[in-house]
Formats: sequence, C-alpha cells, structure tokens
Amino acid sequence: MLKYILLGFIAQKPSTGYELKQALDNSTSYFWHAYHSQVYSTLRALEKEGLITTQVENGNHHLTRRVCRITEAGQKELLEWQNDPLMETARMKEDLMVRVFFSSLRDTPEVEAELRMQRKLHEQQLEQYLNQLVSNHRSNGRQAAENPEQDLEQIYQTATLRFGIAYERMYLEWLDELIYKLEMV
Amino acid sequence: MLKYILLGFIAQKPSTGYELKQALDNSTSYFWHAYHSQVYSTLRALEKEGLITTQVENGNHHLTRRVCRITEAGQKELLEWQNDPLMETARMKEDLMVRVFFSSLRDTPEVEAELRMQRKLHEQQLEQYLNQLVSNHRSNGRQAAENPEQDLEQIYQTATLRFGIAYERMYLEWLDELIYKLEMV
DNA sequence: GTCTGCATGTAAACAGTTACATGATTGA
DNA sequence: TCAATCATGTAACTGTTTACATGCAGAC
Repeated sequence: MLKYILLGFIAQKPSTGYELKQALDNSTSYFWHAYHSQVYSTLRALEKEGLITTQVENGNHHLTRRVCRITEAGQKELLEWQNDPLMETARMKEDLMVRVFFSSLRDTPEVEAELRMQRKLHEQQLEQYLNQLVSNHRSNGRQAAENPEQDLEQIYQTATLRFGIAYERMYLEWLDELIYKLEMV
Repeated sequence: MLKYILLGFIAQKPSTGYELKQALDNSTSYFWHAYHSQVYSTLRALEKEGLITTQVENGNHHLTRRVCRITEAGQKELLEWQNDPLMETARMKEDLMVRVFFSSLRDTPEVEAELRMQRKLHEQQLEQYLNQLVSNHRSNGRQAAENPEQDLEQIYQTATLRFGIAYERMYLEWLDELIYKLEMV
C-alpha cells in the first residue's frame, strides 16, 4: 500500500524521500504510517520497477537531495490501482482492545489507569486533528475553488481528516463509557 | 501481539491451533485477525520459548489434535505483559482512506460506487456484531454473575464488541456523509 | 462422489519495525 | 557548544500474507 501512497504524492509533484516522509506524517498519519527506512526502501523498489526516476540534486551548499519523479509506467500503474475498487474492508488491529479483552484477571484500578492514559493520548490526537482541520480550512478559503479538480481534492482530503476526527471522538466516548462502568463495579 | 492473544486464550483453557483460530475468528476478529498459518507458527515459537507445552492427542477415530497448555513461565510472561501498560495509541491502517485521499483524478461516479460497496460491507459487519452482542447477552443472562471475576470477563468482552459496533456505526455515518457530498458536486 | 468441516502444517514472499550509521546547517 | 532540522541510507529482525500440501469423517 505504501507504494501507492508514495506514487500518489509523487504524481502530485516531484519529491524527495524526506519530503514524502513529512507528507506522510502531516497528512496521512491518521490512516497510514511509515518509518523513513521504509519510505527509502520502497522508493528504491519503485525505481527498480521503473515507476519513478530519481535524480540527485545539489540544493544550497552541498546538501544532496534525491528527487523522485513519476514515469509514464508509474502513472499507468497508479491509474490501474485507482480503477480497481476495494472489495473488502480493512482488518483492524487495535492493541488496547487485546489488552482489555484479557483484563479480567488484572486489578481493576490498574486497568482504569491504563484507560485514562489512553484517554489523554486520544484527546491530544483529536485536538491535533481539529487544529489541522482549521488550518486546512483557512488555506482552502484563501485560494478558493479555482477549478473543480482542486475542489474535489479538498473534499477528499477533508473527508479523510474528518474520519480521523470521528474515530477519535468515538474512541473517547468508548473509553469514557468503559471507565464509568469500571468505577461502578 | 498474536503471541499474547494465544497465551491469553490458552491460559483460559488448553486449546488446539484449530480452536484458537476459531476463537480468533469468533471473538477477536473486530480488533485482531490472523491466518491459521500464523497461528500454528506462533504456537511453535511459544513452545520453543517454553511458554506453552503441546501434546498430540488422539480424539475419536484417528484425528490428531495437538493440545497446547500454558506453562508457569507462560503465565508469568502473560502477567508481565498485562502489567506493562500501553503508552501509545495504535497506528491505524485504513486502505479505503488511502484510496479516498488520492481520488481527485478519478471519475466521481466510480468513487461513489466504491463507497457504496464499502457501505454494504460495513453494514453486514455491523449486523454480525449486533447479532453477536445479542447472543452474548443471552448466554450471559443464563449463567448470571456467579463470581465477580466472571462479571469482569463479561464487561471486558462486551466492551471490545461494543467498540467494534461503535466503529462500524461511525464508519457508516462517515460513508453516508461523503456519498451525500459527492452527489451534490 | 463431492462438498463441508475438522485438523495440521511448511515455504516463500512481502510488509513493517528497530537499530545502526553518517554528516551538514541553523539558531539559541 | 549543543540541540534541532535537513537529508540519506543499510541491516537485521519480526510480523503478516499467500500459496502449497495433506488427509479423514460425515452429510447430501
């Protein structure tokens, strides 16, 4: 999957591995994550497949940046992937659920403490996403609907961010309900 | 993580790989999934680590079942894992979000069709979880609160199932909202 | 006799994480 | 001078998926 994410970003504009890692952290972190090591090795694989070309450029001073550009084959591959609809749902992997599921032998106060810790983390996550939504809104307002394609890009990118927000809100509600129930026991 | 899930189940009662795979499908599928191949290879690793012992038993006829039992070391390991609280949130990986994020160049009707397909799948998922909730409720009612530990087990297992349900509901709402927005464009 | 369920595994490939490794620039 | 940011990569390991592989029992 990372392959298509990188291809998607590079199709929008030529980028370096470092920039792609930043893009991942800033705009896809609420539905996909990767370490820089995986970014670089996937880029290498993409180049080997002929889907991108890379070129070392000397920026200011002697900073070396390797810029990746999409090839025609890469564009074709991206289109094919986009036109091949998903027929399954993603399988979730949620560490905390595993822990909760097997918590009956643990001391309830310790479980509660863990849940409260998670609550704090998810609260922070939510706040961060909300800030991002506001700043996206501002920058979108500025350069308003120049063409319909840009409009769609905004719709889709906002939609995924809204998913992250909805997820965090659901998570917080779930945590609160469980913490409440445990307090009653 | 699968390691601890298997250890958790085996701690509850000795089980075969086949039974564990079934337990995974029936009761943890909404937060963790594994193929039978991974179950068997993880069991092998667990045995090598001395956390479980396995024993081939002949059931009826000559069906061979390899029953896994937790060792003292295994119990210790499980406890240690339980007492070491999670300090991070799980990183989500959601294939559909990746597709939506990069959908601005696709034909909107095709995106809508894909979203409707996903809607159907998530609806089915939700229905299945709701049925499970009802049947859990029934079997819990029957053998009511004999001891507080069993009570807790019910609370925790119902909580994780409720998480699955809340997730699917949130997902459906999100899909509906996006489909609606795309229809307006 | 064919399909489903029970029951067990191996092997290869792919994806993802952690640790190792380096070095320049900028600002406090 | 110390920390942060920019910038790139490799190596080893672990986790996950897909495909291969087998065989019995019972129902239809």
